Amino acid sequence: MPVCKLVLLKHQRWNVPCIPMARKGKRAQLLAIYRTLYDSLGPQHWWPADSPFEVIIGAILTQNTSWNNVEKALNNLKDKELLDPLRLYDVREGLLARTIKPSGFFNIKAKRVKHFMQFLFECYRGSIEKMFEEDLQSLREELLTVNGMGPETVDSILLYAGGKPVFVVDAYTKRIFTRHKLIPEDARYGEVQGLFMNNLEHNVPMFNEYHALLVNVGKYFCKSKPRCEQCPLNGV
DNA sequence: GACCAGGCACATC
DNA sequence: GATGTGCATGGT
Repeated sequence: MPVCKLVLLKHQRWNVPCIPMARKGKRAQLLAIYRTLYDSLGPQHWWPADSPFEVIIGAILTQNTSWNNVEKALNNLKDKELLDPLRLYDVREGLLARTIKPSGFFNIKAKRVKHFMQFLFECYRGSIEKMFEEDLQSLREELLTVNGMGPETVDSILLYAGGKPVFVVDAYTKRIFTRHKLIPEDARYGEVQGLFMNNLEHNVPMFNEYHALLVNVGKYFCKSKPRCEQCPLNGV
């Protein structure tokens, strides 16, 4: 297929028209979207994990990867009894990489997990509880210095593992809110995050549900025109 | 068989 | 600072 056609198909896919929302304040729009999504899709029960530590490892493994593949990798870690701070701190990188293979990018992700474990043991003696006792902004900055931990991964860890009031922004969030004209197309992470954190109360359960609902919508309704037309956000 | 997924770091300009 | 590229498996 010629390159130009590929570009055109991608272009079409990303420009599936959504019905623009009526003009009202940003806070009111954000709340209206949240209410609509929650009413139509229900609670999402995020993050699917047995412990905060599992959330953290899952957050690293899910970078640019479908959750289905991450689950396989997490199960492999459980089978080998490696889903534990001390065991992951001690395990050799090669064995770790082979264990998390189904999650893709396994060599780079093994390095990233090891980087986090090194940080956890050097700064907090391997204790997730101690880590989350740290002041929120300081911890966020510290985590962002760890190689392999970008803003989305760090914020996912803070919200879903630590229960901290931080809004998680991902590609779906940008896509949906660009289409609804609430952010410019070239908005960067901090700008998108500010839309939520400057206009909504810092409510952890709501931030939890809101992000999860956006991922759900992005996954199932922004794929193609027929699905987009059934999106619960149309007409909000 | 192409495309995509719950990103990030690094090189280059 | 913006843009391009490598990282890689498994489902659709």
